[in-house]
Amino acid sequence: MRTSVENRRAALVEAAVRVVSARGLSAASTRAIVAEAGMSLASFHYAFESRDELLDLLITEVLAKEEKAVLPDRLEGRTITELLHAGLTGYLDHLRTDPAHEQAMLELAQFAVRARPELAREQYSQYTRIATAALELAAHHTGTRWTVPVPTAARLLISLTDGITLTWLVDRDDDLAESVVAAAATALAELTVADGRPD
Amino acid sequence: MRTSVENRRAALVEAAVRVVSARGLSAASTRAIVAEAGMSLASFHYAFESRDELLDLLITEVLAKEEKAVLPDRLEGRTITELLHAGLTGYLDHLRTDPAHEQAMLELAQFAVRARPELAREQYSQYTRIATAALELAAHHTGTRWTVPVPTAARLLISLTDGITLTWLVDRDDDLAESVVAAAATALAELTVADGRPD
DNA sequence: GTCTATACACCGATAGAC
DNA sequence: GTCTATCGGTGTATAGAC
Repeated sequence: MRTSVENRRAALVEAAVRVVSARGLSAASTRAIVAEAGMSLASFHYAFESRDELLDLLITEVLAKEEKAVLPDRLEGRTITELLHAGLTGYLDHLRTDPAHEQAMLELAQFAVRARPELAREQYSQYTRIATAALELAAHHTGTRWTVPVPTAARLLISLTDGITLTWLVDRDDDLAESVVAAAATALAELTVADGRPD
Repeated sequence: MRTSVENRRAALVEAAVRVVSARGLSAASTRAIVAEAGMSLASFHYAFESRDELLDLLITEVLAKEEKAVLPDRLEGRTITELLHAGLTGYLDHLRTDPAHEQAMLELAQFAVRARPELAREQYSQYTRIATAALELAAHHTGTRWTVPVPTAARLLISLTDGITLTWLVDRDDDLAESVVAAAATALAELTVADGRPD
């Protein structure tokens, strides 16, 4: 059973995400957040001990929903290059659909590095675990194997998506981003070989 | 001839970089900056119209000094893979030598995306031009050519360095970062072929 | 030109009425 | 529980003495 306080906390977290997405973390004051949520200022401090407590929840709960390793659902009948390309294209589409949200995630991640380094570390190690599993699955389904440790390839993939996100947010150049995604898929695929063969 | 005002502006910019590096952009208030520079608050507004004007200068002047495409000086007797690996390793060494500075640059870039998008765009297009020239030079010196448009490869390289920076700042895992750099160099090199040959 | 003192807005947080 | 009113602190910016 959800208590009223928990509903309020959830509403405030959602409002905070909207404010950060629209105007940035520096504009996400408690006043701006309660205005977005349609509450009074005192209600904020009834639901949360402090603004820091809400930011903690933003980092752990909202960043955790981020899917850094996007691989397509249907894996059949594709090469590893096609699979990586489809996955990265899916992420790019997601970014283009809701750029403000991805910008907010990047901003929260950067804030976390400074303010809550242990939360940031835990979050990225979670990303790496998910990406590792996805890349292993992708290799398995395409009869290939990775010639570098899979966590390394996963970390490379995550670095790539972070970097592609930032650069696209800077210039919003769709054509260039698609070209980069295609090149990245090709380059990453070269880190695999047909299973059973030597490197 | 440097006027006293220009000296003051330069001193304030340098102080601002130190504050952002040490405590983040959100802590870089005018008061914190003048304290770091050893001036009074009024001197700030004698040199700058407003805090925004200093931030503009931070973005254009300080971000412009960033070298995103680091390639080693001596190019002889290396393969393209070795060249890329040496370049990326050089960047990683630079990051590890002064992580606070790179974190400040990333923070400023992200701020610029929101507050001064046209400055951010100009800055990244400059990065791309430099990286493009470097990658063309690298291919030329190793008797190879790029199988993707060079600006695409350059953008991929910039995305990679941005992503590698963020992920290393998160967990400071040197071994993993070196492993990623090696894998990235290998993967990128696969986007080249010996000159004169078909793809 | 450079300082101290201060104006005024907004911040996070809380007291106390209802 | 939820509100209005307000506290103490800090932010940017400026006035005015020197």
